[in-house]
Amino acid sequence: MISVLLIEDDLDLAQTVMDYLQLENISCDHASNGAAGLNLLQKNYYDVLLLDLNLPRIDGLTVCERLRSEGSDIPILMLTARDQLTDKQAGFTAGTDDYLVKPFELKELVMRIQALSRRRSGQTQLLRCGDLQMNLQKRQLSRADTNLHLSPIGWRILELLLRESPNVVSRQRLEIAIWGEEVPDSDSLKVHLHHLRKTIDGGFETTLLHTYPGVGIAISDNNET
Amino acid sequence: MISVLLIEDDLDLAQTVMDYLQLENISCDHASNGAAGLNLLQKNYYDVLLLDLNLPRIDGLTVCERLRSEGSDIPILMLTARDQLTDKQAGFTAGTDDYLVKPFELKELVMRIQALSRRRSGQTQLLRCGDLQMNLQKRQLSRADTNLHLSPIGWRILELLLRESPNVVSRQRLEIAIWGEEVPDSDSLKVHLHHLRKTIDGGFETTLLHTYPGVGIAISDNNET
DNA sequence: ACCAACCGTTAACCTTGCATTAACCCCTGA
DNA sequence: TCAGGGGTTAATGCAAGGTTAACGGTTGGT
Repeated sequence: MISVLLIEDDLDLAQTVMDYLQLENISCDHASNGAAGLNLLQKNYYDVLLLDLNLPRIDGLTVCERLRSEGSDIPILMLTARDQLTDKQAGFTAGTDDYLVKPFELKELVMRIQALSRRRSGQTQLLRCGDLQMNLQKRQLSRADTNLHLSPIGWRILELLLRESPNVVSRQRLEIAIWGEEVPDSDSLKVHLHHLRKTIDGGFETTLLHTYPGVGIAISDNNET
Repeated sequence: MISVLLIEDDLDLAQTVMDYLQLENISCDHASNGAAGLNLLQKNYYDVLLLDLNLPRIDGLTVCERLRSEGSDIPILMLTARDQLTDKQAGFTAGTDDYLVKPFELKELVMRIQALSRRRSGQTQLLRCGDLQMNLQKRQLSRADTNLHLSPIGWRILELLLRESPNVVSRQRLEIAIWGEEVPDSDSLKVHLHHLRKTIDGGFETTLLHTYPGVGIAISDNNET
């Protein structure tokens, strides 16, 4: 699941964007000015920053520059009004990764967000859910600053679940994804799920792995039941 | 079973991809240039199109644009070489849904194909009635910001009612939809309806689930007899 | 070549959630 | 007044899921 932060003072536009992103399974926080945005950026992790150019108080370019000077490498997607096109180059030099001219297609926004979140720090592809973080390149898994170890099959299960997060995945689909046609005689999937649950949820307060009886499994960081 | 069309002039790569997709139970046709590909697209149905960017004769972007101008909404997964990254934006504006940079992991290709084919077919992911909201992917049900829990059968009943909303559904139709031919001896449908009523209407002011004696059940948010 | 660590599969057992019953209730219309 | 459609509730039994331990194969190190 991708999570983004939108810094935008036009509340109508912000609401529209947030609604649409939610439909596309992208979680979106919102700040209506630069100061509040920087605050949220310090507190939480975001895959991409959507940044309006003309903001009250601290404007977009300043936010951008400050982030870069702090060493942040978060991908920034700048949103500009059409008559501010001259500012674009300034935006890029300040460290922006991409831009969109208002009014833009929401579908296009989603694609760029996906592209940027994938491109982050070159090749590093991260799958995340809450404070759980899976690095596909390094093959490292961590939750809240502690490294976790998974067996190969456990890894494949978790990877599929994370890619589908927060959607539910049926046990049958998991079995096919792992073994293909030749599913083991016994129900060894539940043993693997047990191991998985023990390593990623054992010893932590919130549980990420949820089972929906008669339906399947899902990994997500909110809610219950 | 998912079926895709691969348009790719590198025959080695094409063969590799096709072999792998076959293992994953994805049927894959192949065209080695844009013209042949467009031909196949007109004749057959495909869930997803895998499109190489640099093709002889008609290049990938042109294929893309032509399809969109013809009104096709087939999901397109663009395959690009690393040094063509600048073409990406052009690809997006032409209507691409996703892209992969060569060389790519076959496993990832499969994941994206599955994601795209699902996005297309599963359009009705949110069913609503008043402040009641059912998310089919997440298998989550909420009313006015509170999450609700349903048993599998309860879920199926509600899903059918929501799809038919605000129309009335006869009890017989519900029974057939749930059990098929083998309806339980006793009248267990009414127990399930009772549970359903308790969870979605219990504790709320307005009732959504209405029974029409002798006719059937309906779910709707406006009030009538 | 041997041993140790790891991992996947079994299988047995336990726990829990769920569907089905069945019994009893109320209301309405014949 | 009775019959039937529908509502309410609690008990039962089963199946899905959870837990654990043991076995066998493989790997990698000595």
